[in-house]
Amino acid sequence: MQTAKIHNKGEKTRAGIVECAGRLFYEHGYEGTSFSDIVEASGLFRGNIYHYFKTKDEILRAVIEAHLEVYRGMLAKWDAENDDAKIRMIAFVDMITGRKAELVEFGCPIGSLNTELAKDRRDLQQAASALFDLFRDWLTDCFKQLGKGAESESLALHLLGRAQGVAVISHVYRDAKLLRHETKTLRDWISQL
Amino acid sequence: MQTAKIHNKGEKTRAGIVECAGRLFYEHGYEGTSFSDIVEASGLFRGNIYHYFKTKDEILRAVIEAHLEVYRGMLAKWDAENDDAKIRMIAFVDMITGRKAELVEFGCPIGSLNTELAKDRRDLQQAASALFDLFRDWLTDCFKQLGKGAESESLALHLLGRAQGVAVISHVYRDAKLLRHETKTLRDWISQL
DNA sequence: ATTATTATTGGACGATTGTCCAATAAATGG
DNA sequence: CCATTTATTGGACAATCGTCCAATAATAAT
Repeated sequence: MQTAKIHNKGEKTRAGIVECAGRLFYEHGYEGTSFSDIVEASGLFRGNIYHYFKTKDEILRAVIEAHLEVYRGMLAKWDAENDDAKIRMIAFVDMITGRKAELVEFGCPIGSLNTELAKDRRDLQQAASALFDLFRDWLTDCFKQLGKGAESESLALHLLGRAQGVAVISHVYRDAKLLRHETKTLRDWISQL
Repeated sequence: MQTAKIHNKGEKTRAGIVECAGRLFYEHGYEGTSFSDIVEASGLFRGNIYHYFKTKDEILRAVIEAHLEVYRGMLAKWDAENDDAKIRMIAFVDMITGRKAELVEFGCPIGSLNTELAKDRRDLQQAASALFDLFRDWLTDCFKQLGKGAESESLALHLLGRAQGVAVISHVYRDAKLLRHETKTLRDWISQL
């Protein structure tokens, strides 16, 4: 076989850059990550990276796209596994608990990115807010399925905000126990809807 | 009279730097504000600022101290005006609503600062977390006064987290209406404690 | 009035930032 | 096998970053 994907190697290099940059952006922030940092971490040369991305901003946009893809897959899996909206929303909360180590150390990847970009890079923040939109719309569907009608989006944003609050406080105090306690509160709130 | 405060003029210059830097840090973030930005905004010369602060970090520490002072005064005023803990906590939420324009545009001054510093400047974040501590301890006292005993600190952190969530979501979507709706939810929660 | 301390002026410093580009190597298409 | 596109190498670039410092002015102490 081996019709061979065109530019196969190039796409692998590109994906490697995105993965590498994504991790650095998450752990040190976007501005906190220099181009040289990406060069070092990826093991590539400056010029090689610039062959795939003309600017650092473009790398971030690719990172956001990649994250969108990951989260879309995650939501699709939850949708496939359960048709009870409550259980799906609990899965959302369980994701938070499951990633508590990273959340406590680096904060919410979506929230902290948006918060950083909202200050001085609104053009990029607009792209990053698509990550919030994804969850907002998915949660809105869940609430609609629970018969919440017109309130659904409002409730979705409430839950999203609660999740952000949990992430911020747990991160600031680097307290996994606090995160556990607050997610439990969140699960209770969902159960008694 | 005129025993004259020593170094009076110097202290005014110093206070001007702190105020100026504080506003810039809030609006553009700490790393997003360069030393030259502070120079321009304050109308002073580089060397003059360095006469008062040896590093940019020191300016931030002074800004944090100044904010602590402001918030301490605010809490003391609330304590003096009301001895009902619920009403005092409502005053806390009303502060959020009262500053909704800035919150929507620039986010929570305490939360966004801590979130930024937590990524790569943990030494500074430790100083900034004192701002959270101030409200946490004050809210804890409120809950204790409501007879919540050992749960009080946990509840204080819950409320603090809720407030952070409101700020993050409203900021990301730059939506004052959302902030209004969510603070109403917060007031309701306090009322029915 | 003279000294000592504090404040201001204004420029310079090396290090790091994101970006760019010509030269070379590798892979693909005819 | 040759031609052409794609990928990699490796360094250079101006601009900006935080920091530093000698010279001068102003104020306070004796």
